[in-house]
Amino acid sequence: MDINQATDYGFRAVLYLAHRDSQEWVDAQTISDHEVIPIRFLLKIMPSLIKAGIVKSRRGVRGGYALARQPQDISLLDVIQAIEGPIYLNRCLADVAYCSKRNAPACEIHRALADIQDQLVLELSRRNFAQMMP
Amino acid sequence: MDINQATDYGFRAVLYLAHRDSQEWVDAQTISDHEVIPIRFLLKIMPSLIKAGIVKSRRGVRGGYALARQPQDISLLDVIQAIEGPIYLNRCLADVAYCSKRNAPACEIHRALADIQDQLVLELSRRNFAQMMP
DNA sequence: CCTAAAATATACTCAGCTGGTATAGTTTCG
DNA sequence: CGAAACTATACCAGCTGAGTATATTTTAGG
Repeated sequence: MDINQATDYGFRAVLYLAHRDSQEWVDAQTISDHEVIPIRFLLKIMPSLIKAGIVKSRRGVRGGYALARQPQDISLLDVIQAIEGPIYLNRCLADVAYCSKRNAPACEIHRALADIQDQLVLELSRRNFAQMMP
Repeated sequence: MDINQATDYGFRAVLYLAHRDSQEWVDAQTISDHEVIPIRFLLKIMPSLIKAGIVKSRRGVRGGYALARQPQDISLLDVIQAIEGPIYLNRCLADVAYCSKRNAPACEIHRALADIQDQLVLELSRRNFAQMMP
């Protein structure tokens, strides 16, 4: 019932880039050093953020990463979904076939969890990275 | 980022017991049949619900399980915590030592997640099993 | 008091996921 | 051309999740 380590690193990488000038390219080693993230692991995570349009990159000498959008346009939810995919409180909320009772639409538990999940997703989408730069 | 299968089964077992007379003992096989839960797995889960004071049991002939409290006094949170233990959105919210940056208290991400976690926990504690018996 | 019905305790298994590492390749600046 | 940087892919060890197996204890009732 928690976000995984990759997502946590993702949060920190994005927040670090948010503090840097969006015009400059920051290389993986610098992010790794400042945020204490294993560099090879970071290098594996970054492409997910790029595919989601959160970060952009440039290869080669003087390459690196930078935010692709303004910090206020990147939510916690964006980063989670970029790295872990969609959020589900219960797997029956992802696919009804997961319910061994084959009863999901009529299930009161299902409905209550769906409700709470909606609120959770809404809250995560409300928090953006500009708010986290004091 | 989801509750596990054991907890899902736990929800269903509790809801099933809520529909039965609280005076009668319902045996594991009956719950297993009605809720489509592997019986040996169910038998392993039940003690967690008992330790949490949600369910009571009697062994031997004509034994079984029954709710230990009224359905309106059992929340979704109660069942989740009974089976999975406490809820954390991020492991740094369980123990600061998980933060590789050793920065949790000052971390803005940490704060935002703690906030959202509190709301999630509150919502889960608001939903009780009486509300799920239409 | 014996037997069958029931829960309990404990240990085991097996697959898939998590977190991380390794290797080889491609792009870019100077 | 060569070094600096990202990309793609594959690999691996340990852990967790989901479920099974075995032996034990408790209880009602004949």
